[in-house]
Amino acid sequence: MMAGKEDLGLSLSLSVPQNQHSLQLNLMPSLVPSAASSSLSGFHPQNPSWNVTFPSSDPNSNSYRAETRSLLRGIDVNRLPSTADCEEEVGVSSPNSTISSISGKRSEREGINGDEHEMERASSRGISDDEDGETSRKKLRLSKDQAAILEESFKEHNTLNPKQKMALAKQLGLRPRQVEVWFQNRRARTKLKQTEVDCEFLKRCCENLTEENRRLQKEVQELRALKLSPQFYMQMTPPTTLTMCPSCERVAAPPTASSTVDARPHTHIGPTRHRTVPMNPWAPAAPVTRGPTPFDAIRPRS
DNA sequence: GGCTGTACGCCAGTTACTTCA
DNA sequence: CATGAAGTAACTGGCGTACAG
Repeated sequence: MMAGKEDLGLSLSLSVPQNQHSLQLNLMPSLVPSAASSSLSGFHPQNPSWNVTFPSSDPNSNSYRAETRSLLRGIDVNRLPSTADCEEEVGVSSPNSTISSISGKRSEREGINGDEHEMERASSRGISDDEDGETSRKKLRLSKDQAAILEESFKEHNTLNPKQKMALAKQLGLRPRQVEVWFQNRRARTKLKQTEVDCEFLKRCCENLTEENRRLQKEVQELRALKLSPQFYMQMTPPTTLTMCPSCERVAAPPTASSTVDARPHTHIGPTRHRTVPMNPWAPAAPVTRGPTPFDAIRPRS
């Protein structure tokens, strides 16, 4: 059972556009186990479809969308970025050299592809491959506009089919391989962020469990001390004034009792009305909700 | 229908480069 | 100005899947 949205102190809305799965990660200590498991098991390594709400630039926010739209309006996406544009956007960053990207499996596949070969030649800001020698790997810094468009596209679908990839590459004046790499890196970044969030979440869970364990150990010690003490039985309230419900183990006191035990009318319809609820290890360190024990009435208050 | 080779996409890990404090 | 850290584009190798022969 998921925690309600109003219960979330810090929630991550993880919307997955492709299959419309939605996942929320609650970082509050008061997490129920199912919420924890859903947040952690919902991630599939082969389909890391998380959309993490980042504090700096939330791709899901309206402001971000508006900003991106304005950026989209601001540039002519059908125009190949010129070298001058590159200089303007990225200062003295190096022009895009494609020589070093012709390597490995990818180039084996894409290097011989006709369309993509065209894109290779048409894009890359008119810089020839061998401008910087054969071994250097010059890195292109994508312009803000390009990054914004890629981000917007990623927001819609975090993977691209070949058609989308080609269209986007053409739109941005990049090679399809660059678009593909950008999406791969973007997915990796998203996953990394999510991993960090999950790690933080597990850390909190661990802290809560430690605290709960400490509390229970203390309670056990108190109970043992009381059991060994001969005065324990002397201090016990006579059974005529305190009765315990065998079903829910709650102590019922007469209406006149001024003690802290539950004085409300306590009637059960059937013997199975109450059932034992396991302790929630994901709950906060605060005492779990349960009926008072007989020891609660006699335990010294701290 | 099962097997094999090929193409392709994705991922984790890494490298190389840029930017910034 | 030099430098280290952080960010990120690009590369590499491995794995899974689809498909044709």
